[in-house]
Amino acid sequence: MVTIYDIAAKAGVSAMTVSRVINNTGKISDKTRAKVRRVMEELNYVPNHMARSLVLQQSNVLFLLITDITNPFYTTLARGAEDAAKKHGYRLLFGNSDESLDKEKDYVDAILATRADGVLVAPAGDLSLPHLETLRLHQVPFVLLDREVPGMDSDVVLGDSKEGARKLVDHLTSQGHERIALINGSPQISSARLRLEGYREALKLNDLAFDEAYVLETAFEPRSDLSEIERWLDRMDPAPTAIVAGNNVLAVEVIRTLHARGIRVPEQVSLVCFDDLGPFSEIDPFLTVIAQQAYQFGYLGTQMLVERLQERGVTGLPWKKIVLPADMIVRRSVAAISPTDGRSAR
Amino acid sequence: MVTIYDIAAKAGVSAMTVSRVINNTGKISDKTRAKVRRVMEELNYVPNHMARSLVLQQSNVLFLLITDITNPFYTTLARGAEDAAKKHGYRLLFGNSDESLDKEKDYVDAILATRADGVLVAPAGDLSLPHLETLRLHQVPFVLLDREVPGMDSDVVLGDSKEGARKLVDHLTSQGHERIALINGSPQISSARLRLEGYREALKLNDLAFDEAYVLETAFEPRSDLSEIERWLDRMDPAPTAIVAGNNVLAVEVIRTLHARGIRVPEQVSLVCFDDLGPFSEIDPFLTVIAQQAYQFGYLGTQMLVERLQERGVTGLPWKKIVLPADMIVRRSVAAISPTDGRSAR
DNA sequence: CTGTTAGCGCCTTCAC
DNA sequence: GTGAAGGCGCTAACAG
Repeated sequence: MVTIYDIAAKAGVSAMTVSRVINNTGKISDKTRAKVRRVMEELNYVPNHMARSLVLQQSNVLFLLITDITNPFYTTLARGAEDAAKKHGYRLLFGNSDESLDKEKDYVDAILATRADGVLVAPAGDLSLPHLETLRLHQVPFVLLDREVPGMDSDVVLGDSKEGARKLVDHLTSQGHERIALINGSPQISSARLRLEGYREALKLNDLAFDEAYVLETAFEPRSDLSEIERWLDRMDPAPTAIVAGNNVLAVEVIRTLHARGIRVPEQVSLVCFDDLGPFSEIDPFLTVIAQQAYQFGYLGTQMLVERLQERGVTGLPWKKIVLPADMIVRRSVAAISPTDGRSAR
Repeated sequence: MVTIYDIAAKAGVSAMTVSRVINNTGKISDKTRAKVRRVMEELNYVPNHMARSLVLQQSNVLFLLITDITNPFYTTLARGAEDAAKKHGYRLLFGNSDESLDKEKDYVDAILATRADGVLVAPAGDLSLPHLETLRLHQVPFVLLDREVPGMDSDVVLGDSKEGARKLVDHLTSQGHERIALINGSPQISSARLRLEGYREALKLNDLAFDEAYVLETAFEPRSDLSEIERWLDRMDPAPTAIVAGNNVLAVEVIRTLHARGIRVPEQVSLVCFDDLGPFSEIDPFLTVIAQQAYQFGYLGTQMLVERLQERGVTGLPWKKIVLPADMIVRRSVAAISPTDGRSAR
């Protein structure tokens, strides 16, 4: 391995001079600089980030921990974070927790061990609290993405989940729907809770009764077994005329379940959800969605994180909270019905 | 920051003893081991990977460089690589080159600087050669994924592109199609070349003439401007009755272009492609595709890489090449027509 | 403008 | 079983 000493020797200077050339620090004569540069090329020198980080006590690395790498919401978010990190001179590393607390814990340990300067986390849920406390304990600045964790104050970028849910429900009622069901992520996840709240409030404002049987609280991540959804569909009586899904994964799973039963959307049941389905669904974009600004989640979150990093030392500054608006894209997955319409989703 | 010296002091032992406890090396009495462990917990010790890697001259990190993080083919591949890396005790870091040679170069430099032990690369194209030469020069083992690069021998995991193209064309001819067009990635990419070859061979075997005007060689990555595709569609006369797309991105773009013209698939044009569209297209899986085993690309590639790493020192072992089969999933994007059917794709 | 010294946190080697 | 010395590659602080 070629080190600065190798090139120092060959260039007839000290290692320190080489270091200065590499980092563009201090004053160096053009002549020595040119010579050092030439030798570096000759020897194919590549600086060793690890050695550098060890002395500098900072790595210039940010870590992005997402919960589902196959979900276009998160990959788009990742692109935003990547661009922002690059812009500020940081490198960005990714991790994928799969909504698993265990994997999340492993990643947090790895992040600490690799001495990342800061972290962007989409926490698996409220039970991520100890993991965040670990980061805080070790003074690693972090920004929460998409989800808050009760008991942990921090910078955070959220979508307006409550408002989004209200918009979706309002849209359905405006089309005459009165039996509106909700399939949601775990109540251990803040965004899921807010979506449920928004759903309940919107029902109330529309003078519709809330019925527990119409709500299924399950999980946001992909599953192979659809039987829980099956049972929920069976349970609702009378069947809903419309379904709100807490995210895109759930929406797709509901559609698959319905299709398996020969039930068509929107002809027999209307369906809306949070999060768009990504570029590969543009073949036939038909789902009405709250299209969260995934790219902005990543971009703005990274920007906040970098700002925190730069004010290092200055403590006690208030936490920032960015709430991105919930914009609805109306497409074709909602049918208009008359209130007395007795169609069934079974 | 807590170091092994801090815990050594507090435990009343030497740093070396702490190091031995951490790594489970050498002989340590149960008593001191227990004591050291206790102090580590008390002080929330986290080992410093960078310092460790610096002395050990290895990082236990593998790097996966893909070309499009928003493409489900690559995210699924990433999941496979992640699982395999974990299984073998390596950590996996990701990078996203966006099919850009410049970004790819930046990543290669970063990979060298961070001293990753090995790399999995989906190269941007034939012009990635110098980047691979850089890796080779610095003796960083790598495995190529999905694409070969002429002039660079290495381990590689490929799909059977030629066979895949033949299958797609054969399927179309079996449904009566005779005017079959091809939209493909850059000819600078090995998989694109093989797909073109397979297409040409299959035409010949089916006694169909090859017509250059029916082939568009463009780019695999997503674009915002569809005008090139528009012009190609205009150029073909008579219009094709079926189109083969070199990957999923191109297929979606073709569909969008066609839909904008009010042309429906498969009623007016049939369409097939390489690579499935991922979980979010399961809403209405209708494209007939060569569904490459994305997960296996990542999993097997990582396994090959780890094997190389373990035989470090032993040189001259032959390169391995895994070719994954091209399995076709027939769905509904191909209509049967009679050979004399004069339908138009314009 | 350039060089010397010391040390970042850890592990290998060699002592005891 | 355990410890002391030295060095991985690099840079901050000081010296000239």
